[in-house]
Amino acid sequence: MPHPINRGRGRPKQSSDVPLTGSRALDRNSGVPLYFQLATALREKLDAGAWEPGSSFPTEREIAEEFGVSRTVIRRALELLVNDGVIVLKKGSGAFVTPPRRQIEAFGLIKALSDQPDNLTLAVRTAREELPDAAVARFLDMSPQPRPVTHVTAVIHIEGNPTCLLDSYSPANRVPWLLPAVQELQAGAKPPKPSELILSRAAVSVELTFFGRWGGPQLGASAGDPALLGHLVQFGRTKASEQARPLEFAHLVYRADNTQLALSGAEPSASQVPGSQTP
Amino acid sequence: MPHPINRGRGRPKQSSDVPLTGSRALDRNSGVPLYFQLATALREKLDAGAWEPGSSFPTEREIAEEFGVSRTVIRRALELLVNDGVIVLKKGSGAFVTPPRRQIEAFGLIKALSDQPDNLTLAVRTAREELPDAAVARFLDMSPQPRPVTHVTAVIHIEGNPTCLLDSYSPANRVPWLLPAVQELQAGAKPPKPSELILSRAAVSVELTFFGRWGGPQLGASAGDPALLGHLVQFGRTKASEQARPLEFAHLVYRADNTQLALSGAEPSASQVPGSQTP
DNA sequence: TAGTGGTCTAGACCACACT
DNA sequence: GTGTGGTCTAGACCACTAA
Repeated sequence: MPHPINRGRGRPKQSSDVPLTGSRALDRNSGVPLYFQLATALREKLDAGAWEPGSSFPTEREIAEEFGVSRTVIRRALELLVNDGVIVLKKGSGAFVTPPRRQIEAFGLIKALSDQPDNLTLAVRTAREELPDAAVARFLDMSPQPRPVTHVTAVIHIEGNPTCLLDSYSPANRVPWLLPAVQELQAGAKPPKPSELILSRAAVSVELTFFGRWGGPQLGASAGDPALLGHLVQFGRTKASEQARPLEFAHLVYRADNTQLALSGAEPSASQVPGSQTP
Repeated sequence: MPHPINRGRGRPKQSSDVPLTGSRALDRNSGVPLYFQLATALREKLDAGAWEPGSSFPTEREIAEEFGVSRTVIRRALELLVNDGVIVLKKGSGAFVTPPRRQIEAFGLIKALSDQPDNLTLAVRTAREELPDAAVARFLDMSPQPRPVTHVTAVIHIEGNPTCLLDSYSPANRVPWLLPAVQELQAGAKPPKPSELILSRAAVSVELTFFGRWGGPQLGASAGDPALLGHLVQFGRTKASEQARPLEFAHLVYRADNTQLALSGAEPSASQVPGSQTP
């Protein structure tokens, strides 16, 4: 099989489960850090189905006893498993095996308002017109002289779960319907879908960050937790102008532990990309 | 002023200090973890230009002295800065301020061979035909009866830097030129660009993982370091067949600390997005 | 109230990079 | 050598959860 990275998940590995205390001993002289050996060992048992999804995982103190290592080592190992999206830690209760990551498509405010899928809710936090800073203006390909942009911050909920922090900038003259539509949303109404709008490609980039003190709690994470940070430029045109131009620049922040970010304009391909099932 | 933590032991609080750079003191009663306060404080000084790029950053022991915290706290703070891509740690030497993340476009093997940009090198590790497993076959939209795929693993170098681990699967009958071309590469020759090939969109997804013991060193990272894991399906057609079909399914692994992954067909972007820290 | 994960301390030893 | 980051230990107190 391909990379020794990220073995497939949920592989019903064959027999001989060595249930509780029979774990492979860690090798203190191998040069491989104990936390990494431990993460590997736990991952193997987990993939072998040693613990039921949604149910409990061994306690840190239990692992300490079983493997004979300090909690520092254990916490680093668990951190790897958390970042890999296979367990979650709940303060005060314990660790739990997680369902696979949800696959979320990256999109901006305009796309959301244009499609208005049923499972999506926008919790608008701020909406106003302002003058863009240099970077935003450059992304939006705006003329040198300052012209206002519609700046919206919101939390995108999918299936009711807060999923993405959105920070969106759009040239006010190109999408004049945007601010009123968002204000309707804020007021609890459902805005009409914009007519005369043809969206073309969106350019996206992704990188790793960590949540700050504000962002984390918004998505049910903590400050310092890993996050996927996306930048998106949505191109499109109205009937009036024939040229496709940038209509929106958006900042998108997702939890890195439980979301897999999809990035193409189309292509559902009929099947989910299975979480970490890396062929 | 007794601290809530560690009341029993006398911590040598150096009131005469607040050394050198007058850093904001950490607040042990704020409820915000010290490592997070420390990361924020260091990030602020860094953004303010307190340390030159490429040059040295304070030593862990120096930070310990200045802020009066243990190395555990410091290492967690530094880890946040590393994952945010603003510093690198070099074993035995110290910490260094990094240049901005490189923006790398996500692409697969076929695209690489089709474009053959000057700054790109492919170090092929394995190349062979084999039968796909179920997941790969599904992504490639292959017929139920088993037909061979060309399976290539390689390291993509950009500007000479090992940048991406590639694991690529293509239906052999749709891209028959692929295996010979890759074998030419392996032999040190430069294969011709494929003719009769029209690439259309690629579907990509991204998630967070960590490097294994094999993958990390390939890209100059260590086992356990954070990685961006991409799945890509490249669509396209040859002149012969009019329908655009999946030509390749690829696994892409990048270092999460120094790369920003671009995912659309366009958008050079010319500039870094400011303030990668989440609100 | 007992147990959990979250944070923190004050040590220690190592491999590695410098000089 | 000396100093660095990388790892690990054996404690501790906290806030939280659940019985």
